Amino acid sequence: MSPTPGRRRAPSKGDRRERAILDTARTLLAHKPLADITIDELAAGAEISRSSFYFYFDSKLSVVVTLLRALTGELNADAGPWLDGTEPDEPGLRRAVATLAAIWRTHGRLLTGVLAAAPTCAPIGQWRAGLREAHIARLAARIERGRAAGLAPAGPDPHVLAGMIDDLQTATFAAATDPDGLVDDLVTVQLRMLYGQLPPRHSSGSSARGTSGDHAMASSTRRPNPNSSPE
Amino acid sequence: MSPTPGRRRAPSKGDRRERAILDTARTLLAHKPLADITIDELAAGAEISRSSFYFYFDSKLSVVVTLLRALTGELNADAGPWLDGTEPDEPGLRRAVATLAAIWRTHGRLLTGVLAAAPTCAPIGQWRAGLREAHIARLAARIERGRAAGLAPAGPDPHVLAGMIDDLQTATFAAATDPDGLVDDLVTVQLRMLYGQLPPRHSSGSSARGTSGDHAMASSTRRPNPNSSPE
DNA sequence: GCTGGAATCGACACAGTGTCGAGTTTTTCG
DNA sequence: CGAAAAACTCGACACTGTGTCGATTCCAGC
Repeated sequence: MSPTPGRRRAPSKGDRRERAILDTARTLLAHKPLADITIDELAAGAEISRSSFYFYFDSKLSVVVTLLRALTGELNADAGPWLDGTEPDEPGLRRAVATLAAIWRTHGRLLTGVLAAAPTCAPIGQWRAGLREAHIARLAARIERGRAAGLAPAGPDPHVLAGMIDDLQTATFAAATDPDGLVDDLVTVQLRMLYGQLPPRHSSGSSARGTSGDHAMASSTRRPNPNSSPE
Repeated sequence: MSPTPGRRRAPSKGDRRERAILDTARTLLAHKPLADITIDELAAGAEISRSSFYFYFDSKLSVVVTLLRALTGELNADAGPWLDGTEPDEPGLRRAVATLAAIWRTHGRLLTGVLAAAPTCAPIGQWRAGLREAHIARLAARIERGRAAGLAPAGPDPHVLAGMIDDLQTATFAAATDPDGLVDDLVTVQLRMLYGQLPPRHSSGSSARGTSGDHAMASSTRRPNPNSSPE
């Protein structure tokens, strides 16, 4: 094999195997959640035995984290001019959201699969939290600038509002079948959250407080396993 | 034991055991996610052997589903007048959100624990989906009424918008440490999403398209397990 | 052709789940 | 009361998935 000048080195057998594992993981994640994927499958996909898998990765998680590292750049890149601007520049926002939507279109299954695992497993949760915090910080700063410039109405604490927007975007795309179709709506809603003025109040406000407290737990006669069919 | 007249029957040993399992589950869920709870623990909490557990419930899931059934009523009850009204009645919305916040304050750990498991396990996912759909249906109807009456500006499809609001609420409370503190913000944001008018546009729109495409996947020299420390 | 690291694998130990059948306890009612 | 029925309990087992270890094979460079 001529070591093509310019390339450091021909990819070794191990390199190919590692990629094969990663590719298999990507493929499988498109079909089922992380929790349902076994190391056997990952290994089989790369045509090695289960124990050989451990030569390449510590665990399923390490595989996913590696996959995620590759996505982080893309995910951050979308932010661009919108987050660093100040004006309520709709086209800029639309561009940002559209880019995000494109990522979700391509990597949607991976992202939802991984996000599903986030609450349960620390490293993934941290990855998500990192992205979220980064987004919130920039967006909150943007909100502050906008308000200071009199471009946006007062409202919730910028960090809280930014968090809501981030959550909204993630939840919306995660639930979507067609991310691109949601871009316009997401833009509209986001602009309203940031800049929406409420029409004058009709007043007539009373701040009552009502805490409903009724429980009702039926206790039927028990047969072995009265509680039925989960999964 | 005098069978207190008025009561059907003294709770049998089995009844007490079943409750003990449920209580244990509630307690444990406050401390760790569903996935980290074993049947051993549940059984131990009720002072029975692991295999006896299966006399009462099919699986961990059945336990949680039972827990959830008890919550469903409360969760639906909050909706009340706000969802069935038409006017942008802020106090009504505040009352609804405050009630929801109260539920999250009391059952927060249970809810986040359970919600964390939702993507992975069908029955929980269905429970969540059911609540969500019910909320969306009523809220979407409300939005349509409001728009028809000229009270709310046009915007995203009512079902989409309603879904966003539901997601927003869930995500916000799930991430919150102090649900009650978020009521005002949630009310403000929700009203803006529904009724917010955008100030007149400055125009100057160009709809360029930018798809950034750079990857960078470092492939270092491999040692056994180059991928480190997950969990 | 030999040597050392890269890569591979089978066997093992462990943790959790769910089932089965054989026991014990409690309730029912003749 | 006392025997049959039901409610309940448990140990032993089979199974799935994870991660570790040590022995073995492969292969590049000297």
